[in-house]
Amino acid sequence: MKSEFLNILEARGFIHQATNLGGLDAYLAKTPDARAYIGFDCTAPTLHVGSLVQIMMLRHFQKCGHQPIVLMGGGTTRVGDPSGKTESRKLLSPEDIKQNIKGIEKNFINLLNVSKQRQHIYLNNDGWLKDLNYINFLRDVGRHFTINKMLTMDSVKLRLEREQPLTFLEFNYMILQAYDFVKLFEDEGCRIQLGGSDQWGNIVNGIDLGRRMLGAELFGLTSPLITTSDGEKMGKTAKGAVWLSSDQLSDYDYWQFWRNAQDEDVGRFLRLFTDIPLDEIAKLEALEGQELNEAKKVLANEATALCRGKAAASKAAETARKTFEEGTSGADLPTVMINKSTLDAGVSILVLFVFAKLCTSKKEARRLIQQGGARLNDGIISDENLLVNTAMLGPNNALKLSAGKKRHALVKRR
RNA sequence: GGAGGGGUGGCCGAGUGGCUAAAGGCAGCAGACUGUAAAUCUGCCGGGGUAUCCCUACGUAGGUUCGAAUCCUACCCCCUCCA
Repeated sequence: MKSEFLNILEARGFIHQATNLGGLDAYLAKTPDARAYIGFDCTAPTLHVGSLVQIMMLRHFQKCGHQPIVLMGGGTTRVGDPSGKTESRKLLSPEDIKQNIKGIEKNFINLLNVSKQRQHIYLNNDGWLKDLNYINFLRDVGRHFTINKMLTMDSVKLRLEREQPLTFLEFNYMILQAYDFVKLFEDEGCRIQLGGSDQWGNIVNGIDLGRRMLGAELFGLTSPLITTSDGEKMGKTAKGAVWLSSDQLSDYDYWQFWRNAQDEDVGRFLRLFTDIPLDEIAKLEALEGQELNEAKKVLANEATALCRGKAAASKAAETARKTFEEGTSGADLPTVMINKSTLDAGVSILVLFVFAKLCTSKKEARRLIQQGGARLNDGIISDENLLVNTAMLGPNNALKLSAGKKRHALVKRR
């Protein structure tokens, strides 16, 4: 292949399916300012690592000199993507969607260069969807879709097979998404849509529509669904999704997510989620046994730096080093503040564990202590009736609470 | 419209009057072993409490009973078959 972008994607394992890969290659090779977009659902105030694969594609695209477009599905989110869902989703209010878009835009600050031409990077399909004239739309766009074909789409078929209701509202989703592609081609000259493998059908619809309406040649390319080596969908941990935003998940926890990758995933993740050159990755993933931990640290550092910034990454790394290797406590550990007077009076250790969010109930804290997994300033707690007071403050005037080997928190006085 | 089956803890799924905070599995948490991995083994796994004590819980609302997830009545929802 001639295109730098496609070569990178290929080598790093981003390509799942593509329409007319040869044509795309030729187009990219001769079009330095080519544009590509990915649509994002606005159902949550931040994206999670499940979307990171796609975002990394945009990142590579931009680094190759092309121009990425982040399409906020402000309009389509009002309809709701039926893909894969057994049930319809609750409808979000326009205000919620607006808030979500604000949050999601922030996800890209470190991952893409958003400083220049910001207005061209972020687009929102609500802009053109909200004022569509129904009759005109049906005549211009609707006539290119046959119900026969729409019924064969996975997103529709699955619902019908399970005899789950599919509303007419949702049924229209694919048409709107197809229209987005055509609209972006017309307005922005964007011929390429990227996305996750679950978006294949929607992407192909857009390409077909472009050809039928305008005789345009559009391209689509999807990334594989990333699962962890034990078959889990990527990005779900015990505590919930791994959010890209530091408002939802601390830098330290984000770093820990990558640090705790399974052995089998390290090489693949390094290729997908960092910019490290491939020959270096080859060396890292060749490490064996305990040494592989070094590769995991590199993964955590790089992945965190990309999403949260270099400073956040090194701070998290330093805290992890202190906590796990030195056995002290790092400043970046999750921290909760307690009133000075409250602490002076003495607080039940059980309450403190709940307060620090290491346990969800006092009962759970009690259990933790009974099983020997609870520590205060690195000393095992054996008395579940322990009253903690100011005299027990450890280094840095903080109480270090630990639940097991991996979960730590600091309690400080306010 | 007719006939039948079902709604149980985060999920799956037993349980048909007291021994049921409810078998078993999955997920989760802790311990052991390790490498902040995986696998394995052990313990825990609704909440409050020092307590063999209390509260909440088996679709919803009532009722029968000393006692109900289990029986009765009504209602809501889901599924299968027939027309």
